[in-house]
Amino acid sequence: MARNNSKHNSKEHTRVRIINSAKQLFSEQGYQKTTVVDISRQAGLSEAALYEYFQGKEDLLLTIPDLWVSELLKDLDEQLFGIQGAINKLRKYLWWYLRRVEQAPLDAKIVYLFLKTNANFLNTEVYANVKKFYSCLIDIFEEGQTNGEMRPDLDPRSARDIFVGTMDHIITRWLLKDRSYSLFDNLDHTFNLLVAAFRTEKSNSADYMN
Amino acid sequence: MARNNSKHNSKEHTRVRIINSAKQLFSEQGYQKTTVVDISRQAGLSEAALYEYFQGKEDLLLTIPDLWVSELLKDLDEQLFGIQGAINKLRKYLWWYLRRVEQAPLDAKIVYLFLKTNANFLNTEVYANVKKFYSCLIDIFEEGQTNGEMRPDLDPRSARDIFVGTMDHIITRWLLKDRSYSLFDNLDHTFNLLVAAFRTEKSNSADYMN
DNA sequence: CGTTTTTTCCTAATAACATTAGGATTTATG
DNA sequence: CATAAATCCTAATGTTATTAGGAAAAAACG
Repeated sequence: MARNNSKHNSKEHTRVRIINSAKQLFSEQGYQKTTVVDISRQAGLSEAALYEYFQGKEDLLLTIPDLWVSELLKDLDEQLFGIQGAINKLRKYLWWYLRRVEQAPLDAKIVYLFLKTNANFLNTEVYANVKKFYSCLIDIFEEGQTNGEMRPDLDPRSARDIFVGTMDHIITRWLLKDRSYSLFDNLDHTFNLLVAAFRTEKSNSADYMN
Repeated sequence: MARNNSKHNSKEHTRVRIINSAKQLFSEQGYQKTTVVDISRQAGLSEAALYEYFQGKEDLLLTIPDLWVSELLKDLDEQLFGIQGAINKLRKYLWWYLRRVEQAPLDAKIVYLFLKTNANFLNTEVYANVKKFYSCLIDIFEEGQTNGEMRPDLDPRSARDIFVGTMDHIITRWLLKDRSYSLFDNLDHTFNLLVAAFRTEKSNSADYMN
């Protein structure tokens, strides 16, 4: 067991080193302008050695967001656990996710700016996880309809499009602008607008406490 | 004049041929997997000849959306001319833009999937035009506030984020899914939800005629 | 029309880069 | 210590963007 562990750890350690180098360089210079030599040098290896750990440059690109997104997915349920009401869940979802993006901007940049352009994206494990990630929103909107917080005629898929679209737009701009301001600027107001779209018409905006 | 024209036309014609080849190949195979040989062959030229018309592959990538977006920008004012009311303008904006995307899916694909990843995007003419394109929305929201259609406490920039984000999200998914359904599916409902976020709270949803 | 200049294009380098071959070195195993 | 496995390296190989240098075609001009 001990030998197995140490072996595994050393190999895993190098792998992580390569991933971190790639992550940094990709998000600094972009995917195209980063060379395999750049990555391997920064990881303290020769180019050829890198190919023992990854199939190639593209494999490396796809591995990075894979790790991040699957980790996010694991955390999501925990974060929403115990929160009552659809609107409160929605709020937590938004704040939590933006926080995670803020904490892992390199991963986020790769997902948002480099991944979609990849021809294989739709066949990726990442894509499957992103779908799960978003489908959780559908459940929240359905809950909101059931318990009367949200309009009965609301189409959950439309609502999700609006919510996800807004989120992604805020994040993408922040990344493009080199994170030069806070992701949370004005977020409250934007969230309240969103909620106004989903909420039943009668409830006025004064019931913050609910 | 005549000679000048014919010269210009011939040169311009080849240029257009190259652009169309590149447009098709980029959006079919992606930017990376398309080679300069592919493009020049399809245009009926040698690789080297292509460099008489463009500085290189990247220049070609940036030129395509440049043309499309500046053309859109020219059309925008015409389309909104004479439409009364902010919400009606917003509706026209959405329907018109999605129609243009539907009619020029190759251009749209390049703008939405390949452009943002480019490190130089923010310094591009395209980016400047996209900004104008979106800032028009700010004017519409301010008009809506002034004439009482929209809530007085609405932050136009937040509203724009929601509107643009939703639009971009719908378009991006449609492109990723290879345009296998209609862009206009369910658009009415989604638009009505958006408007509910912006509209003054008292007006109920029955005033479609307004 | 014939000559000169300019435009347009091509074949054949060059250079950068991803990937692979084949073997050396180090580390684990008995 | 000897052997097997792993990790790594130097040196190819192949692909692709870009450039050099000049040919062919078109235009300009006497």
